[in-house]
Amino acid sequence: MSWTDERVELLKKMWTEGQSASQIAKELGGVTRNAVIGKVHRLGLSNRVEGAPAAPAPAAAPAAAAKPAAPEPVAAPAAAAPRVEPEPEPVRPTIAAVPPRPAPAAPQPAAPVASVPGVVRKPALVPAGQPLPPQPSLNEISPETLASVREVEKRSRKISLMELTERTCKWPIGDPATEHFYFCGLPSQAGKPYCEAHVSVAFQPMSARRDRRR
DNA sequence: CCCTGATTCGC
DNA sequence: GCGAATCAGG
Repeated sequence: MSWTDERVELLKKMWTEGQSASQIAKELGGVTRNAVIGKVHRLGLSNRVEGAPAAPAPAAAPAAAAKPAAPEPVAAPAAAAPRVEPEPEPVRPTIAAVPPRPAPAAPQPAAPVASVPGVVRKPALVPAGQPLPPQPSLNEISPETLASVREVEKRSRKISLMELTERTCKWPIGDPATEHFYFCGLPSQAGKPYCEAHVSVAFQPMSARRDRRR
């Protein structure tokens, strides 16, 4: 495969969108992420900062210092603006990044045994009152699967946001507003965002849900 | 171990 | 110009 205009254009587009090199390579096909990164650098667009008028210079500044022979031309560029991070994590177009607030089975350190484990709704005070409207309030999880989930969550890897990958369970555990928040992290089912146990509670046949008046 | 981008250097 | 190998890190 070669870098045709089309491919380069797609590369540029995806790169500026914040897609990772490996994702771009996957999309393009026939190239590795190394190839993508190499190309990105050759194109001189390693800088993903868009909104900022940082360094529009196409090819000049960055490739200047190659030989350490000469003393630094200028001590400091002086233009080193406070590195701004526009978007931490681009959301994958295909799958939902975050599950729709599943049953919070948060083992609060202060509350060893709540009446009913999974259904307990902790007062969770989130800073700004998030409306969280798209909430079909899923309860009525069979005691079996519920028990299974609790068991799994004891053995969860408790990974952080950054540790999430395509093959880790992305089920949130705990309250995001507290220190005791992490993701399940167990190996996810092929193609699914969650591990087996959490898949079972996340994807329910929308039948075993009785409409209770509000 | 999974992943990220950066750099080097033979081709 | 290209990209595998390697580096440095989360």
